[in-house]
Amino acid sequence: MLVVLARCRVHYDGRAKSELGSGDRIIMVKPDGSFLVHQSKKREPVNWQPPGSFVSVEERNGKVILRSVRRKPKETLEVELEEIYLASLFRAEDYEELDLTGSEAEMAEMIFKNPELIEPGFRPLFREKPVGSGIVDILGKDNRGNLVILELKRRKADLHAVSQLKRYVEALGGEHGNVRGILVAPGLTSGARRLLEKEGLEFRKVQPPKRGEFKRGKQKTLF
Amino acid sequence: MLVVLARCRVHYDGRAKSELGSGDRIIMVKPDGSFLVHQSKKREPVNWQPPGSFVSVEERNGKVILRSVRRKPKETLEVELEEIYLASLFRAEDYEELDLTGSEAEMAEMIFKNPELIEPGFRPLFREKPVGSGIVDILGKDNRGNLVILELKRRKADLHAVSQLKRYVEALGGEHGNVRGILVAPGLTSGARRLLEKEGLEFRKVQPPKRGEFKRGKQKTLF
DNA sequence: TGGTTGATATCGCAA
DNA sequence: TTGCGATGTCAACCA
Repeated sequence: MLVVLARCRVHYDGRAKSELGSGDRIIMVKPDGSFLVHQSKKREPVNWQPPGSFVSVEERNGKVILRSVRRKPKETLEVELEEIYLASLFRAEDYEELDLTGSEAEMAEMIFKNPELIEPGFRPLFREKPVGSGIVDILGKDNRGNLVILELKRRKADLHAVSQLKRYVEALGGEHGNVRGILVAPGLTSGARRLLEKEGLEFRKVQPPKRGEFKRGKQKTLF
Repeated sequence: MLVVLARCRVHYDGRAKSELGSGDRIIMVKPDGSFLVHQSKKREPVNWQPPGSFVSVEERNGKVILRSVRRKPKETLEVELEEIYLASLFRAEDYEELDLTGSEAEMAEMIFKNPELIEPGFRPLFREKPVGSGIVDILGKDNRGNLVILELKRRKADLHAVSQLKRYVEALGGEHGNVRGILVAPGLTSGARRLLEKEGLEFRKVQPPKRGEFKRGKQKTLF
């Protein structure tokens, strides 16, 4: 990994196009081709290149230029180094991967193990089930035999989430009889609630579970 | 800005929760509170804290710990430094902002200046117009007086984009007469095309314009 | 490779 | 602060 602290200018052209005038930034080049230029604010790099890009060093008019090119889509990033304060090559040894909990995938596992979190008699049948237009999170049946579509969100659900659920319900509703759609999330935005009710869809309040923690309140521990 | 190259462990708890075992990483702490931990792969940090977080340094069991706390949502990130290879404090002077072109906003400007890019007689009336559920990109009328909703995408439009457009059309369709929905984008995914046709919505192929470049083909320069 | 969707998404804007 | 939508979103997963 290469880390450079420098005053520089940055030029990008590809899916979009950008220019960044002279200033002090941190430049990071990773062995997988990832290329990051960070200003002193925000979590996001001001310019970047994703993994798989190819980096090279040139000299133009006495200035060192870091150039990164990506094929498909064709994108070019050029960093014109004006003054280098520090450059460090770092042979990073790292065999560990992030272990994360509290994802939507874990919400789905929890519901398959405890279907009564949705309602008594709910039976989950499919996970990530492709339907006419899109992929349903969980497809199951209720105790009356109606098809039930669950759309899970690990955080407060918004209008997009309701549209998504509605799209799945309409994709299945044409072929089958009555199809229920249930949005499963820790909460709803005001607009999502309005649209959900207008469309005759339902909501179940469920928090994404975190491994190694106890749950409180209505949502009991799994087992 | 602080840059540290170190072998470390990382612990995060907040909206989700994660653990990362010992390995070499690059740690970056920005003056606005942004906190990044990068492994040697991918564009994304493996762990992070967004701007507005508060960083502190502690010592625990003879180990230095970088700790960043965020209020609302309550989130904590701890980096346990096991071996520090390099630590650098960088007083970055930077008064420049990114100048980017080729955005959806510029697509909208282009359409307001050249409405015939959509069709002869199209008249754009509102930009970012709130409707019952959501905000329409461009609301206008065609030469027969029908309401027309444009949903713009700077890249290939997907199912999500069609759902969004459909949501707006249905929000206005209830109150007004015939309402047309047009997806304006450089392309469509296969599924998006299927759904668009099924729903009786329309498509216009338009590329987002880049300032300082000439256009080719059907889409003429604006000048 | 294209399609689809999740994400500790982040970020900007408006009410 | 909440809601809403764009992003050069990125990244994972599947057909």
